[in-house]
Amino acid sequence: MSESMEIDDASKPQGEEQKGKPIVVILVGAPGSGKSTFCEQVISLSTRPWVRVCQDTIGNGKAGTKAQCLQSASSALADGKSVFIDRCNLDRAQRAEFVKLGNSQVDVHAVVLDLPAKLCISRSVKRSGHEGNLQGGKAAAVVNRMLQNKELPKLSEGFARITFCHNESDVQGALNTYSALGPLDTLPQGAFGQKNPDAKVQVGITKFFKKTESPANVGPATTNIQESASSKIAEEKDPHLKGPVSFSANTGEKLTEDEDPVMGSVGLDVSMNDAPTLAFPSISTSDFKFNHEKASDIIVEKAEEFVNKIKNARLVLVDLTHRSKILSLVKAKATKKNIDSNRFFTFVGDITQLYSQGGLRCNVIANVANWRLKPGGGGVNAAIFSAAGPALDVATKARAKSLLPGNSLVVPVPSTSPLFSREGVTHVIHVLGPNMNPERPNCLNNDYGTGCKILREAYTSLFESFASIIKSQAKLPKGTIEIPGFKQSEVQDHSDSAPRNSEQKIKRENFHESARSKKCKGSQAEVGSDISDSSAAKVNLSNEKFDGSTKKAWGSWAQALYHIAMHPEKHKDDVLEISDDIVVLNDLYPKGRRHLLVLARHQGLDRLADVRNEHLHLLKTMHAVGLKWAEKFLQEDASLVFRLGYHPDPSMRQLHLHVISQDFDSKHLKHKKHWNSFNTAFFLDSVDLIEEVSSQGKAILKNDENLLSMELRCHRCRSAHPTIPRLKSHIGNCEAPFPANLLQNGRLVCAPSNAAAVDS
DNA sequence: GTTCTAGAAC
DNA sequence: GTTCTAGAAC
Repeated sequence: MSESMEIDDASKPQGEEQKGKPIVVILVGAPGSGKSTFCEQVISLSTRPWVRVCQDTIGNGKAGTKAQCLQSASSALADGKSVFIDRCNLDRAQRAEFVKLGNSQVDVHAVVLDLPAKLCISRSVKRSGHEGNLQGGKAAAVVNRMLQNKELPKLSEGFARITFCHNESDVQGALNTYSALGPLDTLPQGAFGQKNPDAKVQVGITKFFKKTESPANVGPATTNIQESASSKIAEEKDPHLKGPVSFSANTGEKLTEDEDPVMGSVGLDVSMNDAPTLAFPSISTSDFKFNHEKASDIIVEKAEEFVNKIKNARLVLVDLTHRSKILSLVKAKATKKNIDSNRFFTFVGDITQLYSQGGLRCNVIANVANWRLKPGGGGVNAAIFSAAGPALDVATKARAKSLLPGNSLVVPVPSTSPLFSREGVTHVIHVLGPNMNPERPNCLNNDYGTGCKILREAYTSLFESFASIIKSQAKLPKGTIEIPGFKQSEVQDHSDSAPRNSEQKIKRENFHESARSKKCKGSQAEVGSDISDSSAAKVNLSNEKFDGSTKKAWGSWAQALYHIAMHPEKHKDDVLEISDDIVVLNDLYPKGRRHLLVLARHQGLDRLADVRNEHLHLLKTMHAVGLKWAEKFLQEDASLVFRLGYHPDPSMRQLHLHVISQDFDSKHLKHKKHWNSFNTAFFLDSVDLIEEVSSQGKAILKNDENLLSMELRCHRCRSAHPTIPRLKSHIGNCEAPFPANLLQNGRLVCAPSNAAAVDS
């Protein structure tokens, strides 16, 4: 009796008698559909007093009678308490007497847990402790028979409200709704979430006929169904295995195959439950002690962004306990913002066992990693590495050695890992958030300005990594996932691992080999890059320094200059000059007769945005070296004119100064972007940069992408030309003086004998 | 950064 | 036929 009378007195508002209408909520669902869990979770979170009436336990812990249930329910209602009727209630007759509990003062609701039969079966088998095939088969038969005879509730039976749940996210939505129901609140009346029953059966049967040669099994004859269901279960060593193993966002075909054919009327689930799903723990709020209010704001903000951008995918915030503060904060805020609860919801469970324990399919899980990407420690990190087995550590280490706050790293889960085989998780995304815990490395000392910024970046990076996985899976042959809101560049920038992932997914077993052959190809193609040294690790996370600004990750091809700067001695053939501060080399694809690069050798100086006052001396050195080389070339050819400057948003990592002759006489100058990157405000003269850094401590970056697609104009006479070939033929002949602004402050460098010709 | 490809525009 | 653009791949 005690179990059936759970009331969460602690959550009752103090000093306030509930005056709202009590409600009776009749749960409808097969054994294993999650009725009891639903009640327990609502009761634990709700501020409304609830009583759970459970026929299974009402007789002093043993199964009781319907009459006992009715008695118990009416006395609870008399106390002003709301009631859950926790029994199967699968047909109209079973429900009728409980519906009669309703009156003008008491509304009766139904919550229908119409989940896939297979899930209910596997849960019942698990719960009964009879894991053997025989018992499993019996459980399957029972559940199947019940479901076959089920009669979904209708409003006409006397319900004020019916909520249909067809998958875990529907359930979560209903949980949110009822948990948030205060003592005085009421819910809108009507039926919610109902599928069109006719259409569903039709589709289910159609699919089934396509799949099997013996349509006899579909028939409504109970004996057939039982047999086929039990033999089906008995065939499998572990009935839980089948779903997740074949689960994949892009294998629609497998998903249907996955459906138990006898469940045609129950189970064809084309809903969000099969959508790509990222389960993620709250970042930084646990060990890193980030403020929960602020963190929950950021989670909801970022989740909303994602939900608006990416359709057909779900985000699930997971925590171990329903007492989780961050979970309830996020839940409340997400509800307030009206975020689609099918696509973003919270879930109580172990993130490493979401499918096997919680029935929630998540193809991607996030790990709140440490910066060394080490398996140990505690909490989620330890749990995930432990559940995944050593293979995940190996796969992770192959990709990166460390992680910076605000960044994420996608690691495909090796097929040998139980996380893959048991839970259906294809990728783990490691993510590192800001640390507010003084006992941990890199504590931000309560600097929530920086902290919030980094936490935002962490979620942005996490969700975009997830998007890139979806995208890469969508590219697979059977993929049909749309990512309408995402520009290619956005997805690519944040994880160029996407193509890798898809490749690995296809040839998972060949991973190591394919990675090796890729490296070989890379070192041939990439002149001057020590790609042998560039493990995939650096691909995603090459920003060695983190300064709080949003940075894109560099692709492997963009690392060549960085490697040369770090190890110029390995590139003797390509390098013209080496000092402690700089390396000089010819641009591999010169856009003029002479085109050099002066590389800064400082680690962490990836681009102009990284430049600060402390680099002023280095900038001046780079300029002086550039000038020296320009003068050397001028001695060889006095007709040349040089310009020295930077690209604010370069494609190649590592700060580099262009020293380029203004003839632009080069076969490598092919595109508008090439021209405009040297002949619009996109090009920042070295002298101007030095001036800006001296006066303001950093470069003034104008982030105008349009500069690169501007019309083509001659850099001398400013005449416009429709195409690159036409422009090139013009500049080969144009002898107009350079514009006045270039003639000032030493922006142009030319031979003394040529000065008159340039400035005539 | 480049190459390659396909398709569209001229 | 040439040029441009966009996307994918490296």
